[in-house]
Amino acid sequence: MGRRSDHSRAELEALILETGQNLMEEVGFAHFSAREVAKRIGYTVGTVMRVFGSVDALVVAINSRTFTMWARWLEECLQGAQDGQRIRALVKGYFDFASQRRNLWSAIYEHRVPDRVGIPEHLAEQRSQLMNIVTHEIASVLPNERKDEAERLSRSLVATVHGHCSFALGGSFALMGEADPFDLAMRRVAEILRANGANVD
Amino acid sequence: MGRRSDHSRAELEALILETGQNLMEEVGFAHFSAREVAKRIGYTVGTVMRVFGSVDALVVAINSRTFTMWARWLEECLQGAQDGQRIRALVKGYFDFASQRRNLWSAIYEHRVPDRVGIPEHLAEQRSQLMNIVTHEIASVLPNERKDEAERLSRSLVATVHGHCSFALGGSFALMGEADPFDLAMRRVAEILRANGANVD
DNA sequence: GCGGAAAATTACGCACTGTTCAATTTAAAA
DNA sequence: TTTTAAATTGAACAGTGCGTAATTTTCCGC
Repeated sequence: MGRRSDHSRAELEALILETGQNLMEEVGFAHFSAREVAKRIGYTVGTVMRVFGSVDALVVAINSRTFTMWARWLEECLQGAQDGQRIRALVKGYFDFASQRRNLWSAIYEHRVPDRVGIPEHLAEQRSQLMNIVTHEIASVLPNERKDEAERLSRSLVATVHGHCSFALGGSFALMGEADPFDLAMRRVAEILRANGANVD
Repeated sequence: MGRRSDHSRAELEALILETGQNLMEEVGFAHFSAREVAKRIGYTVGTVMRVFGSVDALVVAINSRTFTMWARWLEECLQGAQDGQRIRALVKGYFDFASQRRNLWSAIYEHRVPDRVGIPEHLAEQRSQLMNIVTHEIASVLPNERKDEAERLSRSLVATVHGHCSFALGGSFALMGEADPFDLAMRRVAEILRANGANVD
């Protein structure tokens, strides 16, 4: 069992977060539990509650961590992408992350944050990393006179890709007989970008 | 308590479905339960289980019913729409339905259908009504030589609107500082349609 | 009126949940 | 070494849920 000297407060926090994220990926949001996290790190439920205050707060923290993970993933996708294919790499990265970390990805959207919990500033910032990466790429393909629209357009593009990804993983597309959701998403992104004056091939 | 002669099998099925849908709207997917449905119709759990087999099957049926409701809603939106504003009415209808029947709408996407349950043919058909309405409208604004693309394009447009709607109701847009999600969705739809040769204003 | 069949109830078994808190253990300060 | 304060435990609380099987009730045809 966990002893006071085994981990500092910060270590414990990190341990719970990492283990919690692993559990989330394994069992999904619906079967996630603080008790199981505690069991896995060799502590008891009380300790988890003391560190994070509530299960909801823990889930918020885990999901924020997932955003960071996702952002890093996208950055790697961008590094391996040749010029003129960077937007494509981003969309592909979005789809691939969601597919390969299915439960982590859905937990972000399945968890309804109670008002009393909220999202602390430092975690909200983690979540914004992803948008920053996208906005940066979008800005770079927009003409100078429209770069100020990059932020709003990026939100919309991410929502577009999200919608396609959501239908793909949720089975809606399959039910409709759609065989290539990624192709669909990519077409839309290209069309939208062109319509907004971007030069994409 | 429910008596054998109070309701025929079909009546009972309809009663459970309607009451279940009301409950779903009230408490949301996470707090939905077959027991509560039974209590509300004056029967007990066993009866609900006998009629639908499992909670998952009941939820599948409720969600299919929601699709039908949604389709009717869109049809009404279309009736009250003037020419040249029909696509807009559709997008608005999508947003409004989701907003006003929030829990019904999310239940569709929150419920992961277990493999052993599946979606029976007659329910899958109910779900396709909505797409048919959209496809019909999209086809009517596409040039003749591209009408065969209407179906696939419609899927993609619905996914696009869904993504925006999902971000709007889930709070993602609010976190990003987005004030007008519908405007965003509408712009994208118009851009995509134009890019595909549709004549829209 | 009676018997059989279907319907509905009842009462379980079982496996969980988050949250709280008194009691205990532990580490560190005095 | 003793005191002190924090960390940790573990049990209690107050629920929740699904699914099922034995039992009772109801209804219909005879």
